[in-house]
Formats: sequence, structure tokens, C-alpha cells
Amino acid sequence: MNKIHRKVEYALISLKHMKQKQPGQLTTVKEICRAYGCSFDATSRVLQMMVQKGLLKSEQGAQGGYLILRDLKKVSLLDLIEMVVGPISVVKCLDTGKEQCDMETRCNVIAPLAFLNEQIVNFYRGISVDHMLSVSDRKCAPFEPMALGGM
Amino acid sequence: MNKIHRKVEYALISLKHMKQKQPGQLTTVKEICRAYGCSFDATSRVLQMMVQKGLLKSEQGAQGGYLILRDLKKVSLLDLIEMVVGPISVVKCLDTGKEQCDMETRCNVIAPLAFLNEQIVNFYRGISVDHMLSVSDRKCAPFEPMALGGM
DNA sequence: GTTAAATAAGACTAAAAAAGTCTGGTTTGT
DNA sequence: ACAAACCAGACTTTTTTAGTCTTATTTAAC
Repeated sequence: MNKIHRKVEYALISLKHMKQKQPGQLTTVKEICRAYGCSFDATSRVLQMMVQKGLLKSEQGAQGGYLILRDLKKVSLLDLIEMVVGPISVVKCLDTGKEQCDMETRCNVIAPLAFLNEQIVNFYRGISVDHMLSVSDRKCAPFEPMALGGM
Repeated sequence: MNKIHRKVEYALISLKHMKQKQPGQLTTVKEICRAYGCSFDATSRVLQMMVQKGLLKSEQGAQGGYLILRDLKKVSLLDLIEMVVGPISVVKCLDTGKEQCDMETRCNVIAPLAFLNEQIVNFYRGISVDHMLSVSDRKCAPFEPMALGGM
């Protein structure tokens, strides 16, 4: 129950990887797939979607790759989800412009479901991608500040 | 994205219907299906699950039916979801006792995902079924921001 | 210029999950 | 005895998700 799309997972994996790079340094899909074992095509398409939505920038051709364009602190998980899989709706009949269900007028839970939908949207809106990706950095810290001193 | 299980929908439909009855009055599956056009078998099994989890009581035989047993104010949406579809986990590898994914050690987002999972669980825990079913008994205004003000 | 490495994008296929149906029970009031 | 209702598992269909294939296009390096 409540699985997130693999697309969102690939997006998070890629963003976390890219976040750890020097500013301006490009990342290739190949690099990500080798590092985490994810599907090339699938990951590739997710990155392309993020480019289209202005979250990433891409350099084509040899020596090309991807770059984070926006400040991840200002990108919510809702933004990311909408970028790669589309708008959130807990039931079909709440999709804007989509088909009506066959219950239509007699449905007794449409209002509660619309309410729930709104709550969920607000929930995801309240989580920043940057914050989420920073969770538990202590445990697997790549660039720990205090590492500079000793050890 | 983020569709709720039909099972949860049927559960909500049924509970809302039963909630409006006199105390002690039984409800049959047939009655619910006729009223809202949902599948008999599917609805039936959802109600049976709620009986097993102690949320409903059933009277078998002719003149039988279902009855709400617990106070819906004290039943969270999380409880309901877990009853009818099982525990929430945003990715497979967070299912307790389930398989590991093939990324295992190299996965860079397991901590963020575990964090997200916990947030979602808490989110659903914070919504009472009773409250949700009471939303907008007047009229449904799907995405109107000022809807909660109270017309 | 040619080539190799990279992104871009759509169509197609396979796998998994969800939803629904069928069958055969059991219980109980009339 | 019978009909109306719950109970429960197996099965099938449909839908969604995930992955693959193919064919561009761009650009650095040789």
C-alpha cells in the first residue's frame, strides 16, 4: 500500500547523487546507473522530465550530462512528484477533466475523498526535497566537515 | 498517482452508510451495493475484514447484517487502511520481513524513504475516520481553498 | 569529416498489482 | 426445509507500472 512510483525513487536517487557534486560538475545517466544499479532508460527519462520542468539543465553531446538548476530547498516533494508522474488524486473522479465514475450523484464519499486529497497534497507540499535528502546524513556522510581535521 | 485502494473506498462508503443508521440497526451488503453500485463480492470481503479486525460485528443467517462496533472517532484512517490493505510502506524494502532490493548497501535514499514512510504513517494516523466522513455533509467543493470556513 | 559519447523521445513488451468474478460453503430466521 | 444472509478461497480480467528497443540529435575529440 502507498508505494511511491519508481520514477520518484529514481529522481531522488539522481538528485541526491548530483547534490554531492562540485557546483557546475555534470553527471551522466550512465554514472548513476552504474553507481546504484538502476535501469538506464527509465532513469534517463526521469531526468529528461526534470529538465523539461526546469529542475535540471542538460548538456548534450560527448562530455554532456545533467546539472541541478534550482535550489532544492525551494523544491517540494509535491513539485517533484508532479514533475515526474503528474498530479496527485486519490480517486479517478478527482482528476481534473477525467471521466466520471458510474456512481456519480449517489456517491456518498466524494467530499471526504476530496478533503483527503487536499490534505495529502498539502502534506507533500510541506516536505522539501533538500530536507528529505539530508535525512540521516550523519550515518552515511560523504563530506563530513569534521573529517578535515584528523583521522 | 497516489490512488487509494478501492478496498478503502468501499470501507469508507460502507462506514458512512452504516453511521447514518439507528444504533443497533443492521446493514446488509446487498443494501450497500444497491445504494452505491459497488461490487458485491469486493464490498463483502472488505466488510468481512473489518469484522475480523474488530471494527464491525456481523450477524449471520437470514435477517443478518453488519454493525459498527467501535467508536469511529477513535479509529484513524491508518487503522482502516491497515485493516483492509495492510501496512503502509513506500518501497518494498521497507516492508517488515520482505525481500531486500538489489541495491542493498549502495542505495543512497533508503534513509530518506524510511523518513518519508514514517511521516506518511503519522499523517494517516492523525485523521479520524469519523472526522473524515463528516466532511462537507452540506455540499462538496473539491478544491475550494475557503471551503473549511463553513458557508 | 568521422567517430564516439552523450542526451531526447516515442513505441513496444513484460511484469506486477488491483479489481472483479465464480464457486462452494456456513449460519439462522421463518 | 428453505431462503437470506455472511464467509472464504481460488480464479480471471483489467489496469497500471516498469522496463526495453529503436531511432534520432547534439557535440567534443581525433
